[in-house]
Formats: sequence, C-alpha cells, structure tokens
Amino acid sequence: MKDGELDRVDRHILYYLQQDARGTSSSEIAEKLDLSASTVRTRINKLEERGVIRGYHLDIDYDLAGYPLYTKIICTAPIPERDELANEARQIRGVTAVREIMTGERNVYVNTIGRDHDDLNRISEDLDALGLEIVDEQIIRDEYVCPYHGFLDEDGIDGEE
Amino acid sequence: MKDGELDRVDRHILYYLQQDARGTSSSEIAEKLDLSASTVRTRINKLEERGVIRGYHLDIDYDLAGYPLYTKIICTAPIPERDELANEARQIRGVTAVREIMTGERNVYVNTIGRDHDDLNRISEDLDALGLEIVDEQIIRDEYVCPYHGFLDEDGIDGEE
DNA sequence: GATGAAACACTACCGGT
DNA sequence: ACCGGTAGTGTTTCATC
Repeated sequence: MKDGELDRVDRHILYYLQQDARGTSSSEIAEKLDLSASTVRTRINKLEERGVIRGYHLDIDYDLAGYPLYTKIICTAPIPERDELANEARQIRGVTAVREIMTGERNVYVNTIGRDHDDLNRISEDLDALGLEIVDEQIIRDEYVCPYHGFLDEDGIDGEE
Repeated sequence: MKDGELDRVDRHILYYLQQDARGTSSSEIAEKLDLSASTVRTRINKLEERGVIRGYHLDIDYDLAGYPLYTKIICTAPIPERDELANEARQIRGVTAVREIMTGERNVYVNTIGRDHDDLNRISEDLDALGLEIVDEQIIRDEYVCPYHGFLDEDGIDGEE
C-alpha cells in the first residue's frame, strides 16, 4: 500500500493493458502470471483507486473520422495562470490534448482537430480569448502512442511486496 | 461503407467509448441509442476494421507509477528519413509517444518517461544515435487527453439525457 | 492479499428478418 | 443493416483462508 510502489504483478498488469486496454481481460493477464482472475481484478481496481490508472482512452484515426486537419498549437501562458488556462483550453471543442510545460515561453501545447480552416481559426480565437498567447502552429503528420516496455522486464530492481 | 463517412450511430459510439474505453459496454451504448447490443457490437468491429478506431490505450499517471521525469524532446529529422526515424524512435525504452510534424525544423516530438536523469540521458543518446538531432528538451508538468464532444452534437442530432 | 463459487453481464457467433 | 438466441467467457460479490 506504499504510495508510489508497484510490484511485479502491478507492472505486468499495466504492461498488458497498455497493449489493448479494452480487449485484454483479467483472466488473460492472470493466466500469464499464474494467478487467479479475481486477484488480477482487485489489483486493477486498486490501481484505478490509487490513480495510477487514470483511464482508458480511445485511439481514433481522426483523419479517417473526417477531421483531416490535425495541428499542434503552441502557446505562452503566465506561470500563475498556466494551470487554469490549460484547464479551460481542454473545454474548447476540437481540443484533443493539452500539455503544460514547466518552464520557458512555449509552456502550453494544445493538440486540435478540425475539418477545415474555419475550425482551426475558431479554436485559435478561443485560445486567444482565454488569454493564451499563440506563438506557433504546426501541422501534425502522424502520432503514435507507445507502450512502455520497462513494465515487463525491469525486474532487476524488485523483490518488494 | 463509404470511406470516411461516419453516421450518427458511429459518432455516438466513438463519443461514449472516448469517456471510458474499457468500462463502457456495447449494451450500455445500445441502450442510449435505442438499438440492440449486437448492432452496436458489429458497428464497433467495423470501426476497428476500417481503422477509425486504432486501439484502446491505458492512461497511466507515470509520476505515481514511479517515473517522475516526464519530458518532451524536440528533434529535427531530414524529411526523407523523418518517417523511418520516427518509427525507430518508438522502439526506444522510455518513449511514450512520437509525433511527426509536417514542416519546419522542429519536426519530430518525442515524449519520454524516466526515473532519473540517467534514463533521460540514455534516451537522448539513443535518439542521437539514430540520427535525430535534438534541438530542445522540456519538462512536461501535466498532460490531459480530451474527448471530442463534437461526435455527440455535431449536426442537429436528436435529444439526449 | 489471494482464492474459489455463484449470480450476473458481456461477447462471439449463428441464422433470421 | 439490424435483431434475437445461445453458448462461452468475463465480471462482481461474497465467504474463506
């Protein structure tokens, strides 16, 4: 129950769920670990409660879904307001991700989708209206999310429970 | 079956799965749409086959998971090799996402996690060894993935509750 | 914590409309 | 394209160790 400590079982669960978060059942994971399905299930619940698992997201090909314009808008926010502005940016329609950067001028990254330039202009205007200064805008060609393989074979360090 | 066309049912399915890709069942979605569960199920399968749904990802709080260093490494790749280099970068341990940008000097973004600076140095070296020139490196403070609400109320879709 | 059992819910697969 | 039935599988809950 220690705060940030994940044991071997937890890490394996994260590893397998990373591959296919919807299609991988507790029983499947249990089989690989030689555990019972209910044990894996309660572990998953605990990982959710502790906040280690924040959610299960859909990976959509927005291009195929009818939104060919995928862009990254780079903004500057005053540090005291950065957190609040980033949060408000999430509510804007067409915003698919927001990243806050610790330091520097380019400290808020906003990913957006749109069908046409009107969509993008509207989003830019909305960001600007919030008080986010837009410093750059780039077209994203492709994006890949990668599983972290270290969850599986990092077992040099462990031994705790 | 048209290529990029999603109808009202498809968009609703995407919308609900965006909220909780693992916990939302076909039957739940079917209920909201007044359809049978099997209809929703075959729709989901088709969306997967067509590639609109690319996968189901786990959203991990890497800080809680024991990886307090979350960074964004910005690289330059020669356009002819950009695609291949971006692909190879995905294989490096600690890389959680890769984004290819269409134009400009800052045309490959790599998100990474690490436990300490040694991890980060190793990743930087690996990227460099591939042939990616590192132009900037920033610490990510926080990241949020946002559902696209337009799937629900795009064009005069009916009532909801 | 981990486990097994029973009730319940979801999925895959079938044919039918 | 949508629906319903069924068999198999996953999940929830509870009692036990």
